[in-house]
Amino acid sequence: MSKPAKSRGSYDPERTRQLLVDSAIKLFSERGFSGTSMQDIVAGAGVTKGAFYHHFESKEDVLKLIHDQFLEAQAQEMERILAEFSSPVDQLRETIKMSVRGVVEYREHVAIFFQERRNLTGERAQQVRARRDEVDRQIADIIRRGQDSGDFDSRISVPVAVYGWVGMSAWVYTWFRPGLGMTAEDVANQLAMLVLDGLLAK
Amino acid sequence: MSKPAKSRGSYDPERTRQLLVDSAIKLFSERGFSGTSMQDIVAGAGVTKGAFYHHFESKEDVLKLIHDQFLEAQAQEMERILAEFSSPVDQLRETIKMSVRGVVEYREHVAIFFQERRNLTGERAQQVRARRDEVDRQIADIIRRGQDSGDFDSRISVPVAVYGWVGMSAWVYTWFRPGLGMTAEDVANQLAMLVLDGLLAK
Amino acid sequence: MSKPAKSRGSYDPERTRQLLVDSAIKLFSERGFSGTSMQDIVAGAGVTKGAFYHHFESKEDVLKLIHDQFLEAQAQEMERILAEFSSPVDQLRETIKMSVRGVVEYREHVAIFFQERRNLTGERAQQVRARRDEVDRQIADIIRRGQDSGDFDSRISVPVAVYGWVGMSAWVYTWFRPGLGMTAEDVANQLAMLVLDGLLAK
Amino acid sequence: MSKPAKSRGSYDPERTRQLLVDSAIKLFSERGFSGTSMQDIVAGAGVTKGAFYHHFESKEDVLKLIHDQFLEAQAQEMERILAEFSSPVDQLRETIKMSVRGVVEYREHVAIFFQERRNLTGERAQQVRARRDEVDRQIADIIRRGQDSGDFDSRISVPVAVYGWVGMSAWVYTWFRPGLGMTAEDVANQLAMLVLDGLLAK
DNA sequence: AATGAATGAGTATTCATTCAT
DNA sequence: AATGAATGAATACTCATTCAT
Repeated sequence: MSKPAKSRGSYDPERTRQLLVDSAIKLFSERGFSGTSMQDIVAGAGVTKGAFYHHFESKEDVLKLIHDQFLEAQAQEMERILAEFSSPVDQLRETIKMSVRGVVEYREHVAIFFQERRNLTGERAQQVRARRDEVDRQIADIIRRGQDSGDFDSRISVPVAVYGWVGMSAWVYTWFRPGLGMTAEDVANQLAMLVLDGLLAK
Repeated sequence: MSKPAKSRGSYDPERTRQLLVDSAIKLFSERGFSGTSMQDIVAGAGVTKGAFYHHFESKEDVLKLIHDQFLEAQAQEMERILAEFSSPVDQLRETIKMSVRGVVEYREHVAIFFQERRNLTGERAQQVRARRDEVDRQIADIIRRGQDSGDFDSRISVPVAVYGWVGMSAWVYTWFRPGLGMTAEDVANQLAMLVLDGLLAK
Repeated sequence: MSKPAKSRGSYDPERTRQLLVDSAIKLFSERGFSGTSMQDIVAGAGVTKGAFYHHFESKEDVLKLIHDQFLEAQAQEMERILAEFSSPVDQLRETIKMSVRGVVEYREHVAIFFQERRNLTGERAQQVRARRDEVDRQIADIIRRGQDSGDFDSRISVPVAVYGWVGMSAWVYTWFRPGLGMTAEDVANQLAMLVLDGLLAK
Repeated sequence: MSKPAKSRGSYDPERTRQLLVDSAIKLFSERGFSGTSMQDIVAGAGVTKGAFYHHFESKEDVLKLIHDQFLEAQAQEMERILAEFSSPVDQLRETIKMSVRGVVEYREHVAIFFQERRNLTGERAQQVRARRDEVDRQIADIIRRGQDSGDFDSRISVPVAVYGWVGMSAWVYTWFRPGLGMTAEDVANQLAMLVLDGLLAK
């Protein structure tokens, strides 16, 4: 609506930009950041190097953009969960669903996020780290409130619970693929059960 | 007797070899495999490129060797646990301790194992994958036996339990450092509690 | 019109390309393919390695190109001779002239062709071999027709005559330089006499 | 006879030396001098680099030795021919036989001689060039005497005749293999006929 | 006589990026 | 907005040779 179907020649900068980002996402997730050359990226988008550098500052610049896309989506989800649910138990259960759903919808972003973060340097690295820490902090808050309310077992220290939960969630991208007999819903429910009720039979 | 404890200087191949492996371990864990150049490795060891290629086939060759060292240590631990403990509950608890202890003793190996595996290609990749799958299979066996004996909750499917546990364990290397107020023992116990008893207060 | 005779300076890709090929021809003929480094080639052309790899796939790629230039010229000459002359005697005489003239005009190409062919591998080698065999086949045809017509002595088998002639012609590049008292014309005539009339006095 | 079967341990220096030369001959003729690494040579001989440098000064040193072996054999043959035959016609015919036979018996030496000469430098190159020129000079003498005696056609200049003959002879190594339907004797006779009687029917 | 470790200079090729057009 | 030519530094790896043993 805001972008009317403007008349144009063969140029469509927005499309070129998107083609480049898509190509980078695909390749970074498959071969890693270092394993992907600029040549690969522009060939995948069907344009030339000059076009890339017209739209982006550097290779790292696109990597940062991909991180931002993922972090933005994650932050919005988190926002929504905290607004929509009030009990710590429900909130934690929802974040697990969010993670598994994230893996399904953003598989490539997630893989890049967990494996290529190290290739961000300087200010870009700091920004990403800050946003990621923010998520950890939000999880920690949920757990803390749960312990305060008596819902969660206080013998488990907050950091261990957070990192245990995060590790479990992050790991999903390494093994879960939709369409192999388990739905994302199933996986999320079982993981929630595991971390909330424990593996021991009652 | 035949091998006198000769120490010094420029003619001690075993030492050269070790210096090179140590340098590679340090650098791979800090900057990643792709981010480390051969020049970096040999400079770190204080020898020349020629010396490196006298002892190893390629950069990837050392990466494989590092993986093997870690996998070997892990396999032995696993062996020991299965021999020493008989109940699934104890066995699972021990594997968690093993993981945390592994992170303490082999931090760099672990980081390399979880982040640089993708740089192994061909037969080397296959071998490592096979040994890693073997560990997953052993965990799965423990859980299955625990469910059969009624110790473990059967509502959680074996793969989800395995991957949940593995993710939690693997993730430890991203955050745990000894000497920051928690001992490895503490961390292991709390993680065991989390996954066995669950986070919910009883 | 669309391609103005722009001449100068640093933005003339066709010129860069030619400078590189010329440099390679000079160096390959002087020091051989293996004895010439990429550094030598680009230094001789006054450009950088990057520029080379922008225009060519590999060192071997240029070697192939040089072979093709020579083979193309040779094929055209052969075509012309077969069209212009009809008697086998005249045709053979003309091919000798062609060879000597070829040595004068393409001395470096010829030297490269006869000494560096082995450095072509795979498909490139096959293509060159095929084109060279084609020339041998054309010579063989001339001789066969000469024997059939009774012009040539049938006691000499076709392959021996062909290889004898080819060897004699190829060898010229190892010793003949214009401007040392003999013209290319002289040399060609005497070689023709040698192979047609024989060395024995009549 | 002069070398009695001396008692020895596992060392047999003369044998080691020969294994190295044989390995070099095989490899130089197959892959060229530059294309053969020291590693290839010593592996082919089943010894180590140290052993090589115990027996030879350098890679080029062995190349020179191979040239000397071939040139020595050629010089002896030439000596024999000049002593045994007196007429220029017979002598020239014999040298053709010698060349073809040389290709059969010394194929690898011949290939190395014609293709790897350029890799000899300095004094070594000079020595080889001198001995090769000597052979050319002997051929030139034969032809000159033949022209003086009226046996050979004087319209063909001596250098052209020499180089024509040499080219024809040298080329044999590129195509002739025994056991493909023609004997060395056949080939020599036909080449002699070609260069002496000429290709034209009488 | 021979080994095997080590050197240091050299190899072809690829890289992310810049810039004239 | 986009092309394609060019840079210059870096890449993993190989070389012939030397030398302590």
